[in-house]
Amino acid sequence: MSILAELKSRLSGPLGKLVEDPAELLEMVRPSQDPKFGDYQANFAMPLGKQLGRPPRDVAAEIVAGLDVGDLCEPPEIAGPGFINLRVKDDRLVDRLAEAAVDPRLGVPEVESPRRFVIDFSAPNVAKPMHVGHIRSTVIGDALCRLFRFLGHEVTSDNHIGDWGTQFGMILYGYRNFRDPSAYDAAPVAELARLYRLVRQLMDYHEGKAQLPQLGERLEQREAALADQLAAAGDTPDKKTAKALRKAENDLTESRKEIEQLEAKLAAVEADPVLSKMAIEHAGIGEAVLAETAKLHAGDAENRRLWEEFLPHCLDEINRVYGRLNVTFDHTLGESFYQDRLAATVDDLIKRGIATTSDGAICVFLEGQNVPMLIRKQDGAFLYATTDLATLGYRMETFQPDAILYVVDHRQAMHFEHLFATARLMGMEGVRLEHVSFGTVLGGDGRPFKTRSGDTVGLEGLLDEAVRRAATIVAENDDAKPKGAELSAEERAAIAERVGIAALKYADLSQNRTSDYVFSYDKMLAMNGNTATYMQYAYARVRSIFAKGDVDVEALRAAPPAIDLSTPAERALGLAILRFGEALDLAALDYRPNQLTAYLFDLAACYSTFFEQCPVLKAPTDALRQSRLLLCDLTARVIRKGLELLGIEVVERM
RNA sequence: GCGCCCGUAGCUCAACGGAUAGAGCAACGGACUUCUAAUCCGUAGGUUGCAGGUUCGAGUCCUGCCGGGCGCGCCA
Repeated sequence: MSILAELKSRLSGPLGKLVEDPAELLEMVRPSQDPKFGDYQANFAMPLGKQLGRPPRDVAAEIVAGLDVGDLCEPPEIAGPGFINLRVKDDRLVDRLAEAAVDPRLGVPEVESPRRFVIDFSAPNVAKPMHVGHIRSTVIGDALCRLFRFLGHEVTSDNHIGDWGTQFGMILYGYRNFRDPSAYDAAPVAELARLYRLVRQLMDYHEGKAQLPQLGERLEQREAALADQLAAAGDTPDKKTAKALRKAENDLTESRKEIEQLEAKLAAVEADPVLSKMAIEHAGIGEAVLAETAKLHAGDAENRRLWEEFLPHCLDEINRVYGRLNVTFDHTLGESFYQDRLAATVDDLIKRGIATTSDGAICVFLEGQNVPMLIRKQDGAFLYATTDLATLGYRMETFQPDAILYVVDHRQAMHFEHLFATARLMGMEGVRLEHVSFGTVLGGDGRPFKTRSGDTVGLEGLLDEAVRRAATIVAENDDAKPKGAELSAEERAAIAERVGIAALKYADLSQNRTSDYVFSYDKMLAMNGNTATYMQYAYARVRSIFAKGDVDVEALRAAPPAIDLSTPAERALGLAILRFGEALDLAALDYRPNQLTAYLFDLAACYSTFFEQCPVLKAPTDALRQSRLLLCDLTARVIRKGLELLGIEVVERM
């Protein structure tokens, strides 16, 4: 039991004499914001006083009088309007640290009633390279899997990949028309990626060409609209008019930018003799790609064979990236897996009167929703809502989960509202369905992050850049060591890979997941402040102490020495170590890894202060040296475990 | 037009209805013959978009307004 849980349990006695159900009030026991208010504070006397019609301080006094915490805390203090401030006795901190030292779980208990989770995350389209938009789902989803598993829950992770869509029509078309056989034999993944990009480029060219007149027209309309509005507004427009004017101006700028980018793209193709020849020869590429896709879906033997040939290569490609990110899945059941369940899913919904026909499409109309959820198009094709429903059904049958978490972009919020509402209509009551949404990665202009030419940013390039920057810093730091450089070129490279990828992941995880964030290399790859590097550095410094002092860590852990918390830095560090479990609970509560990063940053900061103020190897007495060594080791273990739960690795030296 | 999300220090962001709203970066001033200075200690920086309301207590909940983002039937 954590200290917090124990305090709640002790407080529930006296609280139970005043109210029937103290559970809600006990939620108001929490860590103090300021050390001068003790380690923990109980805030329930104020609402309780109101409820009982008594002065809150009297209520607090009555609770404190009936409270048996003499063995655990210093005498509780009542402050302000009725806060009860609790300071844990150093003796008890010492006991608990000794317990944590011999516990592989570092004193964090497993949950009493484990739940079964399915976590759906990452879900790239596998026929094309992963891009910046996949980072958040992948990194947050993986962290949640690790966190819930560690807490004792049963977790099934499932990567719902896009392996059945138009992208495969594109590769099929590319393979048929542009394949370089020797390149394909030598490196199929790279060749397929090239084919995808080529077909994409040609399709974009023709689509753009067709779109240009419309865009031009819209630009003219917008110019005219703005001119009209300006004329009508006069010299002193009211607020509403001014707002409309701003919007018109923005629309116009957007139109201009759009056309400019498109023209540049078209010009790039036309300037390239090979590409422009291809573009002319494959004028009908858009329809042809759709036809290839349709043939695949209709069961065409040759397209099916090629799809089966391509898919493993596509999986190799994404798995290579997952390998670098240190992310794994229990299942990778993509769209294709559910194809033969779609028709039955729709039929079932019709039969049960949940879905109806409207304008030739099959729809589920939902209470309080302006638009229905479409599950079959007029032309008979299924939609992603259909696949998601079929997937949900399969997961319920196969995994019987208590909860399914969808770690998906917030822009799909309405889709999930529809999906979950339909699931309830279908009678799926026992499962908790959660859209764990996250904000968009934006560029410096506040728009979704794109390269200067308007393309999405590749994920691998991002990883490479992170590692490149880390390598520079690793080298600089090693060169600057007091006794000269210590690391070989190979060690430096391995450290840079871990440090760089850690920085990238941590930048994402430390952000409140619900807000958009502005991407910047400098920020994402920063190596100081609240970053993975700071934690990795703290860890490496601990390890360095053990190496320098030639300390037998196993022996230290097996027979933990008495810990001395007499200086503020030592006490603060000890308390921080014991709060690991609280941080994990808080992170799990709202699926927010940033609660864990915030904790780890606080822990590492406590350690850095301790490191400055408390000599370990040269401690004044051997007893103190042993005590401090154990604090160091516990810190390192919590940092390593905490980072591990975020999917981030430590390094022994850096 | 309708719906959802957001607005906190110069910048990027934290803050599970609780006390004097916290960090990092940037700025300024200190600390390396001493276990890794990727560090530490300190200074400065705020009408939490605005106006009401609920509450013993509001950045947090409610209403309105201002500003921004996203979404809105046959893409995923």
